[in-house]
Amino acid sequence: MDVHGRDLRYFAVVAEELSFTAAAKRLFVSQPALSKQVRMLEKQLGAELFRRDRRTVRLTAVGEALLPHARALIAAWEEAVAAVEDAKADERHTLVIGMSTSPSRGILPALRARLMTKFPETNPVLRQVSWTDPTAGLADGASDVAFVWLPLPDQERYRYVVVAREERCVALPAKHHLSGKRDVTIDELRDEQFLALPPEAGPVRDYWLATDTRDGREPRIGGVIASSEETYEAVANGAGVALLAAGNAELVARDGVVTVPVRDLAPCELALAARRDDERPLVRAYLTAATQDERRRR
Amino acid sequence: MDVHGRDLRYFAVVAEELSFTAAAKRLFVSQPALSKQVRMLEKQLGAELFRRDRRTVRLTAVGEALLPHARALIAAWEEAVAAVEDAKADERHTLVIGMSTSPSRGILPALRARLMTKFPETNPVLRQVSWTDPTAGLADGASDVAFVWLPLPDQERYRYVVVAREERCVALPAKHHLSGKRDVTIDELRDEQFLALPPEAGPVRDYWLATDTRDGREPRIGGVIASSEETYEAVANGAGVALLAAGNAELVARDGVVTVPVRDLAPCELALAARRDDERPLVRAYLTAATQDERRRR
DNA sequence: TGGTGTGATAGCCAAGAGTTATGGATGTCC
DNA sequence: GGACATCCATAACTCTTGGCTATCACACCA
Repeated sequence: MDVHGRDLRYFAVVAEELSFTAAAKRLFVSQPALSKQVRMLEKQLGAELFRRDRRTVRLTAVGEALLPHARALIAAWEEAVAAVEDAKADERHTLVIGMSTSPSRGILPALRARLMTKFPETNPVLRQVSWTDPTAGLADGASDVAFVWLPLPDQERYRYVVVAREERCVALPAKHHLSGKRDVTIDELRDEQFLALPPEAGPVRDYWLATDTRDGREPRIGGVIASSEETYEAVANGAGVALLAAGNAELVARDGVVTVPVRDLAPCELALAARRDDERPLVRAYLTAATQDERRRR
Repeated sequence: MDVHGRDLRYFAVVAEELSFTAAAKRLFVSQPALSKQVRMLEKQLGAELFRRDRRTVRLTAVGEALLPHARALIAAWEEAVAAVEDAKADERHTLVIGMSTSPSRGILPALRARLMTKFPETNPVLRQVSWTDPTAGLADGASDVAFVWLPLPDQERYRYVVVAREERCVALPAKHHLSGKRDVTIDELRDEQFLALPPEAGPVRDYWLATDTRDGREPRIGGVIASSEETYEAVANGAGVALLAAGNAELVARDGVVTVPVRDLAPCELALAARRDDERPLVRAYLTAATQDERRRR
């Protein structure tokens, strides 16, 4: 039913040379091997392709019919390989940057510029990843690098550069009794319903619930959020309150929702991460760029 | 460098199903075999074609690039097979009828008619073969059946039907001293130069030199002839005389050449022959037709 | 008539492609 | 939450395939 491309190549060359020995030389195989393969092809097709008179070889009508197709197939396969090579090259020049919410803070253009000076061919692609994946696509290979909130699940599998360190706020309904304050303590929020990341977020979910400050008691969960839009809606509707990074406050602080710093929570860290074993030049360069940019900003 | 068509088929089906187990079922192979083959293909191309997340399979960019080519190749091969099948069918319906000189005698149309009633699809092809091949193309497979003069070299390799039995004549220059006679004896020709078939004609050459009537003495050879035209020219130019079948007399009896029966030579036999091991229906039918036609004519 | 070149054949070996059995991870169902 | 099913990967084995070298039989050529 199928053919090996090789057999077609063999056939085409024998058809060209009209000699098994000459063809075998061109193909860098022994003459018996070539004879055998051609015979196999003939057997498979159920027809003679060549007529071998003692001393001469010529194409049969069936061989004549096959030859153009064989050539076309060989050419088509070469095209296919070329297409694959192109795709591989594209892939090498593409850097997929995952993020759950935009790192903003002017960092993306800065890193892009640094990367492009070093690898002008690069095509950096931004990719928005749902909050359900705290690695923003690193884990399943959907992203090459990603802006993530520490801590990461399986953190030893990644290497990262901290690009921002900011205090955490709480998003509250505007009419909440704490909404007017300059800042609050985590203790004041103890009895609130909290909006949580989905369970698969693992330790990151706990982090944004500040479970480590509650001496073992689980917070009350008012809903699950997987994007800034959902967070805004949930808070505005009174489903609960949510912790978030100061830099992301503006994403949810709109009609009916305000954000207030939580004074006694450790600041949170935004990092640019990559898979630890990913040594591709583009990836290394982007992380380096982040390191350098961070140093500059300080 | 080459691919096995099978691998492309495997790849295409997995790409369609986005599941190795489902694809394996459709392809009637075990799932590990399929996995392995796809991996081989990936290794050969130096790129991942699928991304296997624990539970899901999806195409990579490279796979996406390959897929249309793979499909095209599969289709192209199917077309090639179809072309081969067509050619095979053509071949089955084609009967190549070899002959050195036309058997004439009205036999060709008669046999053709008989053949076509039995196999209406048949395409009988007449093929003129040089006299250098006494089997008129049977030996090297260039003909499927052939009109030949007995005896044949390697006669046991063929089966045949005698279609005509006629006396032998001698072609003489018009001004030859025997040219006026009603008939001659072989003895009267003993001292003539004879025109002979080429050496590779083997026993047939001896036959037309009537060597068996010369008690061991070689005839004098005046030239080699491989067609009726050459015979006419050679006789007309006085290069020698030539024996030929009465039915072929008209082919050479023109300006300056006459033919005279040789009274004491056994009549010669024209036969329709085929390779003994050739059992193809068309070949058998043509021989049968010849048998029947011969019976009718008697 | 011996030398050279062609395709076919034989015998051997490594790689290819298939199998079954099994394992680890992930959903699903009761 | 534990039993079960499902998915892809791996391991170990078998048989086939595709390659090699050596050699043969035959045709051409000097």
